[in-house]
Amino acid sequence: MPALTRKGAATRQRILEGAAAHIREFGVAATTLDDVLAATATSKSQLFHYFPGGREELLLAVARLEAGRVLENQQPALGELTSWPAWQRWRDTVVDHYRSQGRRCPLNSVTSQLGNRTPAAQAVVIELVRRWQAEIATGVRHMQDAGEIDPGLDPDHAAAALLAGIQGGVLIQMSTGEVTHLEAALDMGIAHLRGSPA
Amino acid sequence: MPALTRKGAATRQRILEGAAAHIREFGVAATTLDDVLAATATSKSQLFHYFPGGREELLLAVARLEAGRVLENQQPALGELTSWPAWQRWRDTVVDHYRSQGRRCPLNSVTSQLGNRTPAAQAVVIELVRRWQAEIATGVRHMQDAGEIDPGLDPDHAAAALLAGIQGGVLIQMSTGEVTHLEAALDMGIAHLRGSPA
DNA sequence: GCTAAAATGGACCAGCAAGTCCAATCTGGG
DNA sequence: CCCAGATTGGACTTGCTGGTCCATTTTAGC
Repeated sequence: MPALTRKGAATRQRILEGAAAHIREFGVAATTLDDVLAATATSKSQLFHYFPGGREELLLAVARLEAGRVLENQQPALGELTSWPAWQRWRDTVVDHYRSQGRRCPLNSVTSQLGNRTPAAQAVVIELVRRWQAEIATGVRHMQDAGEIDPGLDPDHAAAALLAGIQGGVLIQMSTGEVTHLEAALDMGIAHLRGSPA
Repeated sequence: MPALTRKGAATRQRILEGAAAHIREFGVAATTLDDVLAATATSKSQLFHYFPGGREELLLAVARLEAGRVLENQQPALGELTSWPAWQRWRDTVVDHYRSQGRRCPLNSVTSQLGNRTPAAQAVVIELVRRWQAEIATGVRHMQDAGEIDPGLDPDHAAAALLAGIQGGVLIQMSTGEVTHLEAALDMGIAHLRGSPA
């Protein structure tokens, strides 16, 4: 990829965000390069100029973009899990976010398409899982320090379980349109943490 | 669809199972009708004869087939959650199954492709979730009757949470290849049930 | 303002995969 | 044995989509 001028960077960004938006609305399979071009008022040569790897590279860039947004959308609640009310706020943040997002999970959509084939796409998911889990685990440790959670409980293990519940809740929501499973998973996870005080 | 002779039914079945097998191994996106034909020694006219709706109808049939297998694979453990050791056996069954299956989840693969567009595909998932959750909830009620779980706990709510954890654990496994999240979710879920005896 | 590099437009290409069609061959009931 | 309907083979069509190419215009440093 050649050096970018200001204009070039803007175009690249426009293509990237346009692609992400289209994928959010119609899904990966129903998003062709021509769709993206039409939606962003760009030409094919531009797309391949900024994403020499073509569709695959663009999709990967979208995956990275969306992965970054996942944790952003939970902040600041996720970063300050230092009291039970704070945990509850986080819980509500997550539920509200996915409820408003409807049955679209752009990240899962993208990764499940190219995800488990391309190592690069795998890495995006793995990194997201790692960071997400780490944030939750930090929250658990805070509560342990505050004597609110049994110090014998493994924070990473608990965070892994909670994260799995969230993922599954969102996955089920994608099919059913209901957030009940997501709520149940979060509520049970937090209840379990609360139920084992020192 | 015309009436089926014995031979016709066999051919239809061969196509269906061949398609399912190919999808299991290579994923939906990498499965073309020609692949299925080659793998099953059939011709295009046969495929469209038995699946007039073409690819979409075939995929839906595969989804139904795979959905049916999901619960089968957990039996008999899932049907007899009447003691803590039995719950543990079920937990191990699930983990072993998905571990051996590697990072392939044919059902999620299929449904995430046509799933949230086609109502029919949605229905398959919804029905599976409903039955799966019902089986778990029945297990919870058994334990409540035995005085092993707080009767104040809502069986359906708990089952929903547990199911979400499983789904998420499998989803994460698909990307990472690790079953740790699945194990964590099951362990935490069961621990929570055990932690609230009457 | 000059020039090299970047940015852009859009025609064109190639291949693939879904779906159609018709002719030929079986099957099974009467 | 006959025949209507089921089954089968496989060539052909068609549309789409990712990707290539080159000519033209714009940008930005000197």
